[in-house]
Amino acid sequence: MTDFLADRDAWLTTNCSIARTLDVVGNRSTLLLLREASMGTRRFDQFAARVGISEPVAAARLKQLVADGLLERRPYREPGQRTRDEYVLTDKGAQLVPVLVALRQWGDTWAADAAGPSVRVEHHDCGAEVHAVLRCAAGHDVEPDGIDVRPGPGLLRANRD
Amino acid sequence: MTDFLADRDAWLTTNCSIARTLDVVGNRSTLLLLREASMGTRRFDQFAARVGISEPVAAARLKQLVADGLLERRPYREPGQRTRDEYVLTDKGAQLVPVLVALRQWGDTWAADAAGPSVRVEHHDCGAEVHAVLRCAAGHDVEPDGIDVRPGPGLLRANRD
DNA sequence: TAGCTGACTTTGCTATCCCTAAGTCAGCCC
DNA sequence: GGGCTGACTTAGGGATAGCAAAGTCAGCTA
Repeated sequence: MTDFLADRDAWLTTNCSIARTLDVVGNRSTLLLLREASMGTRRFDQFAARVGISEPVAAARLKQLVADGLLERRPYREPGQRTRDEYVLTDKGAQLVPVLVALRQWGDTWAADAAGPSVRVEHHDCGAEVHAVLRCAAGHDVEPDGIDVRPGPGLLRANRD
Repeated sequence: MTDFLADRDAWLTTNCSIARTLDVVGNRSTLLLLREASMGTRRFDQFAARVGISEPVAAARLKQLVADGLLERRPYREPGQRTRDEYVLTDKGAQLVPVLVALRQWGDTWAADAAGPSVRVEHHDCGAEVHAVLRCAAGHDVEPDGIDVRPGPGLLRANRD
């Protein structure tokens, strides 16, 4: 099993965590809605306007995000307005923030305007810029090419005759 | 400008780094192809088989990934075979690895089989498990709810009359 | 030089995503 | 209790992403 990468064809793709995550957030509008939610957007029309999608799409995606447990509907009341629901990130949804930060970081480096990126992400406590980095459980910083992929407990193998 | 999040509607979405990254890798098959590339897959038919996509789709996406500079075609020759091209991650492509790790991590937590995730990502140097974490330039660990979003140098504002 | 093989391309179809435009509906204000 | 407003839904249609099946093509091997 040492050189198990060569054996890669024997794996089944049915238990790939990346693919399963993409089943939930694998389209553009869903990730952009989560971007908005992580930046404090809460109301339906603001989601649609800020993401730049139509209302039918916003309604469908928000409904799915609530069904998947990434957003939560919570009643609220503005003064002089009637009761409404707002959409707030759950803990499950907030755990996707590293994905958003990593995506933003790549775009800042490779796709920003000459003037630079449009937003800057800061640490709330100290104001320093925030990055997504790879780190191992022993505390070392890890470079993108410094990772090895090994079989995990849920690895399924195809039957080979 | 202190409470600029309330002013969010004045932003234009045209210079959002997340959206621009999604313009490049915003569909399922592209990210799964990058997953494969980061795990060492190099040949056309292996990409198609391991990602579970048809050959026409694999051809189109790989071509686009090369055009976008995330993959590079490199001639190689196996003994007794003719010369072919293989697809290898460029530095630009490798910088998306944190995105893949963050996606995998979320799937491991929220969408894995009861038996656990199918693969484990280890630090090449020490074997400890690798995670995507948020860290600020001052060296602090940052929680998903510990970030503030501020205007950056490339922020475009809509004209307001 | 004939055949094999890996790497695609072509064709034709389906499904999903997203759009605009026009409804619907609930409940606070007056 | 009639109107307004925010939050959707419905209807109809275009673009993109995906599939399977079959065809092309280059260049080693024999």
